[in-house]
Amino acid sequence: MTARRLEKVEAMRARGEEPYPTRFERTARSLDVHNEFAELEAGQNTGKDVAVAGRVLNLRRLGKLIFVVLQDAWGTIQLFVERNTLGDEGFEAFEAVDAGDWIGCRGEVMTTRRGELSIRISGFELLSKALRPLPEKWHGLQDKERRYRQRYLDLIVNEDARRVATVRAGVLSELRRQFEARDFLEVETPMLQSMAGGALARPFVTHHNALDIDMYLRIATELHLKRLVVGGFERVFELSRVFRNEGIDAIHNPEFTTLEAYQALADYNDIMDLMEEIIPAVAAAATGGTVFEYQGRVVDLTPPYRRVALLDLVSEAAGEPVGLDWPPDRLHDLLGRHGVESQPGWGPGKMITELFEALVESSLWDPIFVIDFPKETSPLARVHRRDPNLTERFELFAANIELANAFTELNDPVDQRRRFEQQAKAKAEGDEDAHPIDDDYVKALEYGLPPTGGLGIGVDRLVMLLTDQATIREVVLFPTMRPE
RNA sequence: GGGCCUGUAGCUCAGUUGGCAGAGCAGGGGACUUUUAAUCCCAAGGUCGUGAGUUCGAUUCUCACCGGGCCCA
Repeated sequence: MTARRLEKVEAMRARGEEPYPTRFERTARSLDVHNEFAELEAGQNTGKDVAVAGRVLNLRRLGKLIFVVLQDAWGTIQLFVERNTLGDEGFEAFEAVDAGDWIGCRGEVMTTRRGELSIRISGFELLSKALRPLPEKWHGLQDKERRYRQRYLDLIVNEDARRVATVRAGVLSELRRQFEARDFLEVETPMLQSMAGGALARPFVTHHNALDIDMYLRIATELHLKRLVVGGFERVFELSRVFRNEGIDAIHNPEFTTLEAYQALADYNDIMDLMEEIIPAVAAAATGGTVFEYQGRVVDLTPPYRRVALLDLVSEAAGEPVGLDWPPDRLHDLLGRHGVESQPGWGPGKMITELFEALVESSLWDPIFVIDFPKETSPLARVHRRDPNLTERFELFAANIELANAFTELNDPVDQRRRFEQQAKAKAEGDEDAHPIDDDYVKALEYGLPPTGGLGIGVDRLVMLLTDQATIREVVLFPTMRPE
């Protein structure tokens, strides 16, 4: 099939025609035509000429008449290709057009007998010859592997793929609008770092030749953003990609998008209030409202959201009041009873966090702020103002999805250094996810980080929720794949 | 990392209890000036993911490998 189309290209060149010209003067997009002539009845001629352009999706040839579905970025419009209008020469040239080709056409806006808005073309030119055939017109492209590897094909033939990518763009745009409206400054911090901090995760390692040092792709934007708050930018955010060298599954891609924001003089309660404003606004921009379906179940993101302590949720699920002051053996037994295998080196905080993930997370459908996480697993969060074993941290869940993680930031440099040292100890004992000691970050805190509330949103997961997709691969245009 | 499923025509999918490989769409030829997945007629289209094993014979059974999907850790 490719060979046959290559022959058409060569035949055109032999006639002195260019199968890949440089530009086309379009006067109307498909959407414009539909908007302007929405009310037109069947069998009308408007006398109005337009020039449209796009990809030929489908041709229905009826002898001296051809109906063509032309797709541009804003929709589709039907071409009415008539021998009488186009002339014998033009019509015969049109018969070389294949599904998949890009063409530009001029003609009169009209409606067919059945009322389909169309362009009766009086002239056309090939804009780009497609050498490969399109996937099946009715079922589209189903094979998931090819949909991900060749997303361009998915986008051509699967409307839902276009919808998800478009909604994603709307989510990014609305997030920016929301933070900018509150005087947050969008900044860019290093992706390539000599130390990967700000989260508990394994980084990708690379090498800088000129400096002859190993470098890491960032696993979070947190530490640099807080350095900027030290620098006096009281409200900053970064909406960008981070990288974690971990497995790939329905909710994990090695590169993913986060929005981190930091607000001076605020604590985690203020950040919860902020989330209750921003999440509904973004949902409304994406779905038209705050109530919608996710995987067959209704989600209602209308604020306010419940705010419940993690220990209370775990206690409720365990059927008894669980505390961080329990002896390790007792916690270990509790985990065992609930089928969680605890590992040596896990302290009470880690065990209770694991229990939360095993028993509670999957039941969190309505939006909820889970608050007050153990200090042990939150090395960058400020200790709770009323309980030295907890931190002022929350995670926002909805529809079983963790959407955000936030805390009152730890701004005491002495405490921060102590926490880093505890992490270093864990790392020495084999915890590969433990946080490295970042001396420069502690130094920055020593110059004074004001009281600050910080926030991280998992943008891919938010898009999954708002586009009703079950896997992250559906909301990332080019998900990470093993090379073919 | 473990379990299950999967890879057949350009695409979407059947199928072979182990014996010449099937359809629809796309593509080719023909008819058709009002289609909407157009319709009708004709012809063509295959290294059945790769490699080994069992067998008279493997696309089918077994194993390994290469991809992919789902679930679990």
